[in-house]
Amino acid sequence: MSLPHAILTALLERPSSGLELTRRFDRSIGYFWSATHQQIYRELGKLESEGYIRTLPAEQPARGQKKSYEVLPAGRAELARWTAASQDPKPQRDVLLLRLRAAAVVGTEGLEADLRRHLELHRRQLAEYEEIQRRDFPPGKDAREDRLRHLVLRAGIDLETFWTQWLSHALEEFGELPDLP
Amino acid sequence: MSLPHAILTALLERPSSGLELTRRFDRSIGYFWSATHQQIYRELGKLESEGYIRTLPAEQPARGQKKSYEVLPAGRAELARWTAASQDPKPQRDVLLLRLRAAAVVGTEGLEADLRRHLELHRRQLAEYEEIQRRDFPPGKDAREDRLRHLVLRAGIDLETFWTQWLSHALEEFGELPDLP
DNA sequence: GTCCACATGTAACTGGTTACATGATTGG
DNA sequence: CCAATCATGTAACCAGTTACATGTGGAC
Repeated sequence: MSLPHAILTALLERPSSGLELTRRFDRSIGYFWSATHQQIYRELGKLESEGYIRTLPAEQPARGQKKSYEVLPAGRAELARWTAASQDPKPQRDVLLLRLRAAAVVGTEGLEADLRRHLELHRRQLAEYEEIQRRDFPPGKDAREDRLRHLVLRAGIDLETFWTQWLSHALEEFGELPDLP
Repeated sequence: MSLPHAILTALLERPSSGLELTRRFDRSIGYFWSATHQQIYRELGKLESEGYIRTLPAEQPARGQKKSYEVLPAGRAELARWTAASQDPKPQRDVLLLRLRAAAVVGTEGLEADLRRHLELHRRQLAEYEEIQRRDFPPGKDAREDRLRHLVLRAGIDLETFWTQWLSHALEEFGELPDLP
């Protein structure tokens, strides 16, 4: 039950149409909560019928016509409630780790190339985050309310740092590891 | 499409019944791929009908009777294929980071307590992983084929380390942060 | 007037979750 | 023999994914 709240957050930051939201979910918000345009349109419909958001005045008809939404007080209240509510972390699921465990049983044949590819992807993501940090959070600054956003960004940076290091380490092992079974 | 492969891996490590698998998915494998018993039974049925696994001889009828499975050659081949196949990392989804971003808009009221709780959970998980490391991978050892398993465990340890550090850091910020909006 | 990009949407499917049902075995 | 536990399963639901459909407006 997080997509509606991701959308409410995005709309509070700035009222948008479905497609604008989709684009923002491909960048900033999407870095830790991704969504496709189909999900977003579906959810916008639900949020509207529940009275959490409404289309901005200057209402247009349907298809092909841009339609922007803003958050209503009930929507903001719901988001605040959700943010504060206790939630258990949901169980991990990581395909790469699973594949490594499988490789311990059926052999590492062919796995190395994909590890290299993942390493490259994580390096690129890390560079992107660091670029954002340079741009939006220069050393001295960090006004009170930017702190939380910087904190989130740092989580992204640290996670990507972890993956690049771990993958490098894994590839070293592979170098010495004569292909078993 | 990872659950069937998680099950094949588990069954190759040791032939098991559905409930035994469920228990193993609550521990070792479940540390990076969780599954409930309903998922597992459903998937065992599919895997059997596809010819990847079979019930061990000494076949019993259905309900209430234990039924153990082993992997057939076709199953092993499929697992090897899947392990080597290139797969894109799937887009991140992290509720806690999302909540922090929401808090930047609607205020941090009530969030701190849950961050503390998460910190405690991650500390506990980290301790558990470190215990496993002490037990199963004492410094000198690490036979050739244990290396991959140790690598996976270290990913778990490093990830939990990241979370405990990041959460500690976040809580420090909260200390200084007079509740905004 | 036709093509392309923009914009909104529908439908079918897959995988995971929650709630519940039912039989077998064992300890008291 | 009864309750608890072990063990296997069904059904309904929900969220996310993939493929496709349809309308609008501007460039050529």
